[in-house]
Amino acid sequence: MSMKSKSTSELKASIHRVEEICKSNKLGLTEIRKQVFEIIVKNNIPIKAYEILDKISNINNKPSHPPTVYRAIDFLIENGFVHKLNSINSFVGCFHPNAHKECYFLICKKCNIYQECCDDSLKDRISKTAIHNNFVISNTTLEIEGHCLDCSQK
Amino acid sequence: MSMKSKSTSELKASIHRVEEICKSNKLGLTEIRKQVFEIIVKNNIPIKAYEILDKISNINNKPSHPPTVYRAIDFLIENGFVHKLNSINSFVGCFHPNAHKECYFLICKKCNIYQECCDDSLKDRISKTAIHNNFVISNTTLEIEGHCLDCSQK
DNA sequence: TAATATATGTTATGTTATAACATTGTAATG
DNA sequence: CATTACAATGTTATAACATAACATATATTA
Ligand SMILES: [Zn+2]
Ligand SMILES: [Zn+2]
Ligand SMILES: [Zn+2]
Ligand SMILES: [Zn+2]
Repeated sequence: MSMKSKSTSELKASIHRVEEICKSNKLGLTEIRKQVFEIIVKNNIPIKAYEILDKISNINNKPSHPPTVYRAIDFLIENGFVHKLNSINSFVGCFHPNAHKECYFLICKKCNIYQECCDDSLKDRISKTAIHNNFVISNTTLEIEGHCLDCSQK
Repeated sequence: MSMKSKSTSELKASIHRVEEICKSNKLGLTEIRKQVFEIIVKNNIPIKAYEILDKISNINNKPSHPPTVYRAIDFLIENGFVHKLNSINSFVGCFHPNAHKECYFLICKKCNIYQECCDDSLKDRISKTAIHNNFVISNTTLEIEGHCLDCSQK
């Protein structure tokens, strides 16, 4: 199972990708937004908003406040750079080549490691379900909780 | 789209079903648990914990407290009678014949109406994804947010 | 009855998220 | 350049969601 933490080069690439996308789309990747993104992607497990808040406060040597963090998160989610895992109120970076919003997640309840997936056939089936119900999708949450190989063997 | 509210007979049937399952499995369906279940299923849109709290307080003519409601909800979820919609912090009753835990939801962001689905091929694909990643599933959250037919036409 | 387990009551607090308004920075317009 | 408009951030306060901890009550069962 490829539930390992990201390499330094993968992190660099993902940060660089976001910078490029923002530049070409004229999105304001401000200092705080960048800091929040880096904190999220450098964490190898899903991170909570108030953990980000603590880290931001430390980095800048002054207390930050919740709205600062939540606004940055909103920006990052809107642009597909970050996903929220609703089942655990946590955030993860999107490591797929061109940031998007339709990822699925396996989340280990024991060690919190996670795996981002992007299964087209799954996406197709969900689309069909929606069409069949005359439903227009704006956002899909597919989170699979359970235990990873390591944790289920212990 | 069958996103209509439940008929009185459907409600009665779902309450009766829960009573029978509890009786045959020796689960303590206490007064409060029953009240909470009825409040949830009689609401035709997903309901929030503190809304349940208000209703319980009114029914019993005395203030209830959050733990009372959350404990009842926990019981109902554990036994597959109720689902939590993580994307909107709300609860819905399970209207499937034999209460279970693997339902999917279409949720209209505008009018809050919802549709409970149970697509086996979707379930299969999710299982395959899990197996492929050596992952043991304990719980799946699949919530599709968007707009229902009525709301997308307006 | 006494012991045990299950469920509920109660108080307090922890956690997650947003409203509202002030301030600052930046870019376009006259 | 000054003015205006807009985007982003700072700040205070509070709303919304959820649980810890411990006391009390109720039901089983030894
Ligand atoms: Zn992604
Ligand atoms: Zn694990
Ligand atoms: Zn169900
Ligand atoms: Zn609707």
